[in-house]
Amino acid sequence: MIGQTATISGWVHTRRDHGGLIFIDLRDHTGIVQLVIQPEHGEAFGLAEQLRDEFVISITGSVKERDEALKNPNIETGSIEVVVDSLRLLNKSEPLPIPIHSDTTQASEELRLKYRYLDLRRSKMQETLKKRAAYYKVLRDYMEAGEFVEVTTPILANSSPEGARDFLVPSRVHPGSFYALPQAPQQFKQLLMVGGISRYYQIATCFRDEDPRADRLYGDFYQLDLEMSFVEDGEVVRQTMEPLVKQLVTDFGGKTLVVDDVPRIPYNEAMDRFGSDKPDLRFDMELVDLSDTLAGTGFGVFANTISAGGVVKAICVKGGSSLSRSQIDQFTAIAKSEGAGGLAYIGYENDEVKSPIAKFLSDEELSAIKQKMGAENGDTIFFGADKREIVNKVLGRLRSEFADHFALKDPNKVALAWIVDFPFYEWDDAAKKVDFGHNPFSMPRGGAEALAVADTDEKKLAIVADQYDMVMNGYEIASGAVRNHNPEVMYSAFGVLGYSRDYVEQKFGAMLSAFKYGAPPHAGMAFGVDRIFMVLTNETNIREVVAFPKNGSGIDVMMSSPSSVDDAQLKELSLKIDI
RNA sequence: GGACUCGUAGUGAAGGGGUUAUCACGCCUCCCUGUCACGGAGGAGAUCGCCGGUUCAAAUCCGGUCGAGUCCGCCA
Repeated sequence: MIGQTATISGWVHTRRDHGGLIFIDLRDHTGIVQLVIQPEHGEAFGLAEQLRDEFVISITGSVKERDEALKNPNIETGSIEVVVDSLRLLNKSEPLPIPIHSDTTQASEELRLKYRYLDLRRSKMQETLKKRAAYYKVLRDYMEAGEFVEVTTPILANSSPEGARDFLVPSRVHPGSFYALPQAPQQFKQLLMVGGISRYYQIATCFRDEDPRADRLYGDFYQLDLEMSFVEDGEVVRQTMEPLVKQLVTDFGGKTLVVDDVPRIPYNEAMDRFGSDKPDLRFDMELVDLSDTLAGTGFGVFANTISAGGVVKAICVKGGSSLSRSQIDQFTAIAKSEGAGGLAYIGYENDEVKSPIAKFLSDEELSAIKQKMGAENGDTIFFGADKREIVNKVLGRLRSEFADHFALKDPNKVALAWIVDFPFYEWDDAAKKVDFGHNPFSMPRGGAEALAVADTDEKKLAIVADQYDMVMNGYEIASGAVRNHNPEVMYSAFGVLGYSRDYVEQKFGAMLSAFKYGAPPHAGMAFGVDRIFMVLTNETNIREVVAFPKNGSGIDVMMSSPSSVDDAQLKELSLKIDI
C-alpha cells in the first residue's frame, strides 16, 4: 500500500517520544506497524504526546517506504511506516498490572488469570487461540468427511451414580430435585445409536468436580465425542480415528511420529513392561522381571518379597552412573512417595560394580542381572521389590522421572499407542471387594457366558472388556469401548457384583428401557481436545491453551466465581444454606 | 484430605538476625527531529502475605494461619 492512505486502529504498543518527533508502534490482531507523527500535524502531535501504553487509537495517514538506512529487518513491517495525518483517541488505559509486551518477563499465573483479558493480548496467547480455532476446524472437517453427524446433547442432565463428582443445578420448578451437568454425554450418545443415528460426533463440554492437575482442568473441559453403530469390534473405531490423530501430529503439529505403526498393547502388558497404562514410548527403559533370576537369592529383602508372592523388577538407566548420591536420594524419595520401601541400585563404572546391595548377591546373580538388563559401563540398574502392583507403579514413575532427567522426551517427536483390553472389573482395596474398573457400560469379552461362570473374585478380575485408551507421549488422550447394548448382559454385569435388577433399573432406566427396543451394537470413544492441543503445542500446563481456565482451587479469579447468591434466589429454588 | 515448593514496591527477581531493604522493567516530571527494548537528567513508589513466639533487636529464626503451584488421593 506504499503511497496510499490508510486508516488503522489498534493499541499503542510502545511510544518513542523524541521531543520534536514521535514514533508509535501500533498493534492490532495482525501485528505491529510504526507510526510517525511530526510537529507539522499540530493536533495529532499534541494528542500523541499524551498517549501511553495500551491507549486505543485510530489514525489516518499515508503509507511510506522507509529510507534504506531506516529499515528495520527485525520487524515484519520494518520496511514501511505510516505518516500520521490525523489521530483519534478512542480510549485510555491505566498502566497495566502485568507486563504483556515481553515473553521473558512474565507475571505469575495467578495475576495472569486475574487479568486474563490483558494476558490474552500477548502475542503468544493470540497465536494459541488462533491455532486452536484452526485445530477445531481440522477435527470438524475430519468428522464431517467421515459422515459423522454432529448432535448437541443437553447440558442440564442427570446425576449419575458412577464416576466423578457431579456439578448439581437445583430445579426451581421441581423443588428438591436437581439436574447435573454431564461428566460426558455417554448415555445420550448411546441413546442416539438406538435412535438410528449411525455415526455421531460432538465437541462436547464435559463437567467434573475433581481436583485438577497440570494436564487436567478443573470444572469444564472439551471432548471430541463420537459413537458408531453396528460396530462390535473396537478395532473399527481405532482404525477410524487413528488417521486423524496422525494427521494432527504431523500436518498440524509439525512433529514426527516415532513409529507409523501405532502399537496395540494390552493393559496387563503395558503395566508389566512400562508400569503405566499411559506409557511414554518415545524411549525404552522397560521394566524387566527378575523374580525368576533371583528366586534363590540370599539377599533377604528380595528373597522375602518373592516368597511372599511379590516380584523383583528393575529398569536399566543408561548413563545412570553419572547420578550423584543426592540425586539418587531424590529419586528414592519419589519412589517412596509411590509406596516403595527404598530404592536399591547397581551402578557400573569403569568395569566396577558400585552398589550398596552387591555384597548380598552372588557373582552368578550379579552377572545374570547385568546380562538380563543389558547393562553396560555407565549404566545404573534400579530395583523395585514388593507386590506386583506397587513395583509397577514405582518403577513406572521412576521410568518417567529418569527420562525427564536424561532428556529422553524429544519434544519434536510423538509416540502413539493404543492400550487395549482393560480389565472389566477391578479390586477396590478400600471397600475390599470387586468393583467396576472403568466403565459399567462396556461389553465384557465373552458377554453373558463369561459373566455366568465368573463365580470367584479371581475369575471376575480376569474378565476383560473391549475397552481402549489412546496414549500420546505419556498422556492419556482418549478413551473408548465397545458398549454393552444387551439388557440381559447389563443385568448380569451388575449382578456379578451383587447389584439387583431393581438397582440397575433404578439407576439406568432410560438406557435399559431403550435397549429393549432393538438397540444396535455400538462402540465409540472420546478425545480430550484440550490435552491433545497442549501436547501438540509443547505446553506442559493445560491452562496455557484455554482462554479462561479456573485455577487449582476451582476459582475463576477474574470473574470471582463461584460466588454467593442473594436470599431471594435461594428462596425461589427452595434452598437453604447450612455450612 | 495429604506431601513438597513458593509468598519482598505495579511486575519480575536479590537479600536469610542490626542495611537508608538492592536491582531490572514499569510509573511521574523535565530535555531530546530517525527511534524501533530510543536516549539523557531527576523523582515517587514496600507496614517484606497475615497472626503469634524467641531475641536488646525479626523481612531474616520458630510455630500457626491464609493464598498459589506441582504431585499423591480423586478423575465411570
